[in-house]
Amino acid sequence: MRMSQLVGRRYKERPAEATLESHAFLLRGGYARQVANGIYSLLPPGLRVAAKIERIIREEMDRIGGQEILMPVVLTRELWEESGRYADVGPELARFKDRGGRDLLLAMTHEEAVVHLCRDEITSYKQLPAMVYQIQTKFRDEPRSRGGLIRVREFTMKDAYSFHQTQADLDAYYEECAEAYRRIFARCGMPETVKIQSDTGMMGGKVAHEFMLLCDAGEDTIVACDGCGYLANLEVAEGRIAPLPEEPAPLEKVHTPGKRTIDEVAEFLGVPPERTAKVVFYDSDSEGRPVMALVRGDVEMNETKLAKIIQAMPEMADDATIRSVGAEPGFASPMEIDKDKCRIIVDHTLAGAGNLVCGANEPDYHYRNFNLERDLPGTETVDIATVREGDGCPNCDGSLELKRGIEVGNIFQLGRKYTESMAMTYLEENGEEAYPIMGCYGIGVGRLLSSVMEVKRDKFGPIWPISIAPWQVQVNAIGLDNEEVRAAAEKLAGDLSAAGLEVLFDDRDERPGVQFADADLLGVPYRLIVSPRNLKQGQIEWKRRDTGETGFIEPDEAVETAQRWIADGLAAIDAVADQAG
RNA sequence: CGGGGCGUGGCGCAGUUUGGUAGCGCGUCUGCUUUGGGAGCAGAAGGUCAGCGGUUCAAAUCCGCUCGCCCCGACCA
Repeated sequence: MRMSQLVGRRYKERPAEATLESHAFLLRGGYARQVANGIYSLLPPGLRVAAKIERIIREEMDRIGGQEILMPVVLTRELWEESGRYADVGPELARFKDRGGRDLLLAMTHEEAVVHLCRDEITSYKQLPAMVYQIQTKFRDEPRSRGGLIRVREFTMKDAYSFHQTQADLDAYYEECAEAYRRIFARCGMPETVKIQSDTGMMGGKVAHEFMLLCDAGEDTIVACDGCGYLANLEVAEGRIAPLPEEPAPLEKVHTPGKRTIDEVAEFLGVPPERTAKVVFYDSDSEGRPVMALVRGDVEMNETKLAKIIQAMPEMADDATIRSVGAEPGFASPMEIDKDKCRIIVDHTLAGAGNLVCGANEPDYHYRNFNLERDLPGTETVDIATVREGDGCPNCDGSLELKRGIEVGNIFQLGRKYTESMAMTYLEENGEEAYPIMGCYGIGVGRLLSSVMEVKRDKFGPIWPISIAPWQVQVNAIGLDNEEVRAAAEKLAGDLSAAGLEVLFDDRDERPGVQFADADLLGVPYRLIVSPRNLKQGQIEWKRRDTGETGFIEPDEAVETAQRWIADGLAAIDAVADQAG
């Protein structure tokens, strides 16, 4: 590629809307342009990187038996009604009508489409297991997109779907897929990506993991054990929160005028927040009952965990709802509550804590010395607590740390949620009809591209791993009005291209500073420089983007040398990918 | 959806308080001089000042409405 013809300008200054470094480089380097909030066009350098990431993904999906297919972006209401998601999913699903008034939608994920396709094609146990995948556009009308390509509304995603006869077979394949993911991220130059336990969200199913790139720009909070390697998303992480046992003292009603919040009450009564019980009302569980949830005062409610228990989205209840079950807002107590009208869910932190302060269901009054076992006997406790930095690891005696991460991929065990609801059956060996068990596996291509940019960079621009660099080698010609330089640079670029290398040739008669700054923004790993100075020595100068090392070679060694660099670079990345697993 | 900020040539910004018919830097084009980390000089092109409506002799500037973008929160397979 000749730089003089490359479409997409580079900016010297940082665009105002960029917050993340990767976002700034995306715009400054001419990789992508925003069309609307969360909707981007890719320019040649951006598309070239994306295409290389996609190629790696294809190779690794094919390696575990995947077959590439392509499903439509536009699907029908009827199809999504089969699974029940047309009603379940909110406004993030873009819906529209065709000219005939038929309800259509833009797919945000393709479980319905893949089951629609495969239920007619896979009808025998002899065809199982099977995995199909696609690399296709998705649209999710996110309430708020941000961060360049990290969180967008329209994006390219690799999504894969597997079908199995047995849970054991899915379990085994799930691990194979996790291993393929580890290889994909390593081959994209990010072997530091980690697999963590995660929530299953709207996908349904029980087992799910996310692949996280740990970095400060990440939107997710990850809980990590310093002792045993336990890793989980904060949404699902479990922790050991130290109990606070105490010999039960008699229940005592105390006057607490106007003291509603945990902090106010704790301060007023002179007790630490961990000696209080926090009550939060939600509206409502899957049967429509209001929910009263309790955690210890120093612990945050985990609404993801709660959602699983009540089988519904927890939404804060209003005061009228709270009063309707006989509780007093700000002074609510689990005692004296009609359990038929209100579901009471108690976190395990309350079980181990004695003599807590809790509401008295009466304005301006609290109780001292609430003890769960004594005052609410027979109450079952569950885990609805949010893990905190320093809490104990659930698996060892280490302690937990909180870190930030970008989710670059995820894997789910879906079970039979979609095959049952959409009536996908096959015949078993014994002639009986059965529903296949599904897994699904996603990777966001643009997000992965941005993530690499976020982590592999210096202050001048991205430092692309050779495996996904937009070009493999760059030729810079300095002083192009010098005929000798022009001829030598043209020959060098031509020879490299003829040898099959991906060459970016800066054939503009620009000053060195301009050329080098642009080269840094494009992040090509290896640079060859032709100039009058070097030519006088009969040499070509080289520079590595990553280490900054420089040196000289003879012109007739250039092609061979560049080939060796690239081969060595790729081999080093592959060696990391081949490790472990 | 709540709170906040901002919309002025491709990019970064000033001008808005106090209304007078649009400016700076970068970039682009032409010429000359330059050539190892974003050159110098001379000339040039490019803007319905987000849009609509209002006030006024006169609106980027004042008033109203709408739209868009960014940030925080809610939300997020």
